Amino acid sequence: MSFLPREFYARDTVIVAKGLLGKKLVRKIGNKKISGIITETEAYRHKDDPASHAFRKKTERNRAMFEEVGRAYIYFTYGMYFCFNVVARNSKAEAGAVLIRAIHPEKGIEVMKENRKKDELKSLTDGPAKIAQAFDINKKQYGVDLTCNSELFITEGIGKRKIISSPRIGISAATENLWNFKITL
DNA sequence: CTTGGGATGGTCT
DNA sequence: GACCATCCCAAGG
Repeated sequence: MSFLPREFYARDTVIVAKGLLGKKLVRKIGNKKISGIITETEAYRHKDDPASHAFRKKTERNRAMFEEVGRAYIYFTYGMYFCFNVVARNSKAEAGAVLIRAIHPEKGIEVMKENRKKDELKSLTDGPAKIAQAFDINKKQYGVDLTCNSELFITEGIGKRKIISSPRIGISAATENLWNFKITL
């Protein structure tokens, strides 16, 4: 298993968002292992992106977006859900992160179903908060390093696919930026 | 299949 | 005090 090096994440957030498609997200909980292939991502940048959490200023909530690349930025939303992002930006930006929106489950599908309290495979990990549920991701993983072997990390996955670009989902600002990216397997 | 509303609370203005 | 980078279920076609 080969980890993605820190430099992978030290590029423009939009490039990294595309680059993460097809990569593998792995979660280890005790002796259980959950993994899947990333199939949909969204880029959120800094001062040039009114839809980004980092657009206004650094706060306690979004501080991970300003800190070391290749780590997890996790936020709580709608009073009940967590969403998982990967911190990524080049040296020109002060903040940036990639939201992981969809994953194709590989290992640990039964554990995911338990975590989600749902049985349907099709809707197991096809949304950001669903991924957090299935992979048991919450505030405890805030800031964890994804470039090395730990409870949560990213490795090489499958080969390149055709990338489809769309407007990002659930935002009202900067909809002209086609920063939602997805692949089909 | 699509649509609409409710759940539920941290964060920022 | 309003706003969410959401999800689920029930009701209607």
